[in-house]
Amino acid sequence: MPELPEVETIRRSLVDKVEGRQIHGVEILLPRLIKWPSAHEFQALVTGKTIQQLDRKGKYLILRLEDNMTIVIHLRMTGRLYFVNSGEKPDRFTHIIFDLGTGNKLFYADTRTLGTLYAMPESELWRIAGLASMGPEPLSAEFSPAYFCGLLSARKGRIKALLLNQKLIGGLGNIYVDEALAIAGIDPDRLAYTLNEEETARLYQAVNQVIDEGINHGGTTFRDYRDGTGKSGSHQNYLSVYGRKGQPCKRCGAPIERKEVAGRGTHYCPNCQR
DNA sequence: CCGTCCTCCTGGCCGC
DNA sequence: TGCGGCCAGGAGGACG
Repeated sequence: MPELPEVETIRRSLVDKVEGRQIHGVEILLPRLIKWPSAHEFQALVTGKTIQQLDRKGKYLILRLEDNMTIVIHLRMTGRLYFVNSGEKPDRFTHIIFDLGTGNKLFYADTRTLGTLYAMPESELWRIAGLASMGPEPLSAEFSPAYFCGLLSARKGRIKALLLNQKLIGGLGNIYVDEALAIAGIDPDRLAYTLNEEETARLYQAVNQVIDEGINHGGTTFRDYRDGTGKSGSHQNYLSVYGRKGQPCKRCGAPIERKEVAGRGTHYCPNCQR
């Protein structure tokens, strides 16, 4: 599941390969993945344009083309964007193919087909609500201790739901939320406003730490995730709780448990997280 | 306004 | 060995 560290790793692995390249054509094998405008209009808007910059905001990839055109991609659960050399054949999960010329292509593949793609002028990016209303990202100046503290005191919901809410904090998903709560020693079921000053400071630090480490390890490869060159990440080797149900807590040895919090499968140490 | 639940989608895994 | 059923979860919409 690509979260901020995975999407950032994909961006870094592709930036030198796509910036300055022209989109010679687009093959759309599964039109319903194009959320705006129609698949036909998408092709017309981007064909012939040069990719000037590859950006990321939260879990969104943003390809900035000439003439202020943009392609926005959200990988959701199983989306993959990768660069291929001439001769590489698309498999049955490859749904969109960008032809970059001289045999190079950019494949968008997606087993569960939940990913979304958009093309529009930069001035119309407000149409993508999830992008326009996204909260500040961990590690950014905007994501300050004061901002985080203000979020927690104002909310009645569970801390896990708050951390997953992209309008409040951009880029966290289920894996990094469980990890941050484990590092901070906080039960995911806690109501946000009940965290005291010291717990809030620990959680703030932990959120930034897991995102920083996730990026440094090239993301977490559980099943589908690969970077833009097909390489796996390594952060799965450093996880405290996610996917470790029944295995001993690395801090206290108690078995990691799994429960449902805020409608999500949630991994935690019942001994260390209170 | 806010929080909770449902929906989309398919491969992989579990149990009989 | 085959197959039904359930699970994975990001985000948007319905609903209270």
